Amino acid sequence: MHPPVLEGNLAQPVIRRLNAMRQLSERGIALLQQAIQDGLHRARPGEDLATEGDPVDSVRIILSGWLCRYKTLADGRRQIVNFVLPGDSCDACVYLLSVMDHSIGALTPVTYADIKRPAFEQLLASDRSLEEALWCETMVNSAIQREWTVNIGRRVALERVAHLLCELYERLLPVGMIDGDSCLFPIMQMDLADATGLSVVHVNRTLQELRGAGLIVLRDRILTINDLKQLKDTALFSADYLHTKRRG
Amino acid sequence: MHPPVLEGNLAQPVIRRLNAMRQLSERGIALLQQAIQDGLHRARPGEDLATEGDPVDSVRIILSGWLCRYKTLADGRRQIVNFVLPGDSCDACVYLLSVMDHSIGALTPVTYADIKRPAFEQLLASDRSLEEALWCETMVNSAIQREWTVNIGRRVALERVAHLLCELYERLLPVGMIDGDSCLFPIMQMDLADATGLSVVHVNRTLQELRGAGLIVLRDRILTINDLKQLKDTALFSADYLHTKRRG
DNA sequence: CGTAATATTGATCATGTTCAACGTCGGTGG
DNA sequence: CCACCGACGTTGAACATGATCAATATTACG
Repeated sequence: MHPPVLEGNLAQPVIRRLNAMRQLSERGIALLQQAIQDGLHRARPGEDLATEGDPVDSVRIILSGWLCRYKTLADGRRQIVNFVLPGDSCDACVYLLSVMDHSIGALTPVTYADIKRPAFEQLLASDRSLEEALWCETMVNSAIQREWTVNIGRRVALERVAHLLCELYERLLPVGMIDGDSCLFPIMQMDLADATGLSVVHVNRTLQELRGAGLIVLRDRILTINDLKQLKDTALFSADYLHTKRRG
Repeated sequence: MHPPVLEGNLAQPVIRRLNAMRQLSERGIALLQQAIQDGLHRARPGEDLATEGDPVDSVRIILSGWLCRYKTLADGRRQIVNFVLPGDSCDACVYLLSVMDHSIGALTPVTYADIKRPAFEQLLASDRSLEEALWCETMVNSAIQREWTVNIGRRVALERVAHLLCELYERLLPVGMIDGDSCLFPIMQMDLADATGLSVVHVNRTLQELRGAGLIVLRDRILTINDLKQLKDTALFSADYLHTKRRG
């Protein structure tokens, strides 16, 4: 009886995340858990799960750890275009675009399920709620991507970093990774820089400004948000784009 | 016999665009043309087809004209997150996210087909090639959105503007809107500014730099690209993210 | 022709970059 | 145990890209 229970726990973030999109059927949950159990993998920090140019032949669902989607320019400049958190999936576009247009790198140790294309298609075909939830997640990712464009294009550094922290907080909340007003925050200032389009030095100074204003504490890989409301105000943050509310 | 012929012409960009994703069946094309004919609308420059916060209950397919997706911050700062060109569709996510997280505004006079949700679902259900092509288009939009994040986050002004011009050129090409090395370019410097995260003044100077280098001519709403290769080099542009090649 | 919108120019300013050094922490091997 | 090493974080100073402000063309259009 132990493997099912263990894997059930592992799949928790995924189920919580998808359930926030669409009420999953019992059957859908069972199928999903089975698929996850059949495809368990691990990755180490710095390892790429996929690289720009790779053919796409499987879907990954993240069970634990943080990753990022990123692109690199010819001269080495890197831009992180999104973070991938537990419960998120990658490459749901598996049977639509045949080649990766970006890379996916692990920022921490990662546990994920790798579901090959045929198994994934079968999964989608066998439960409507699952199919809708997964598509829905893909659409929310697009919405996040749009907001990142706004964030980098029109917010100044302080707003920009604050906004990213707000987003991560709101995304970690529904998958049960926020403890009170704190969460593990396992990424480096370099990653924040590449995610916000700033330099590391300036991210460092911006974080100090947020600390100085009493909005956050960030130490030893733990982020504490002291004043969420004021942080959101600083960031001009509205959570609407995360589409967390289930459709009417 | 005239309406079918007329509408057939109108639907050309859409068919060409979708055909570039998936080979459409005769039946799919016929159904699509019918749906377009049943939902013809027009919009004037400056008019919003949809506004952030609106409920989503129909899909729009653009037949002619340029639009943009944009978001506005509380204090009025605007960021264009994507351009919508003839053949593109909007809100394919219609039955997934219930509320618009961004606005869609017409930059020029626009002709579009408005397909209500039930008709759209029926359309998708009745032809597999059409369904795949439309989803595929949605995924390409996500890829474009990622590239925009990179563009604004990591390219300097000259590269950034050049990149946008390259993208628009490559996107207009398959829908037959490029004539030699020229195309209609009906948008204002203000729009370029809001799309690149720059100020209007700086966009103006950047365009002059591109003109001075002999890369482009932009006058009277007509863009001519004199040296596409060099423009792409300047922009660090690679068309891979547009996924123009059909899957293997 | 007159008016509003758009484009262009110059000058000043500011946000954020770059460079270079130093500090801190955790691990590792002598 | 401690010295060393590498990764990450922090600091200061000089610099640069691009923003802002304000004025002046130019164009579109009624």
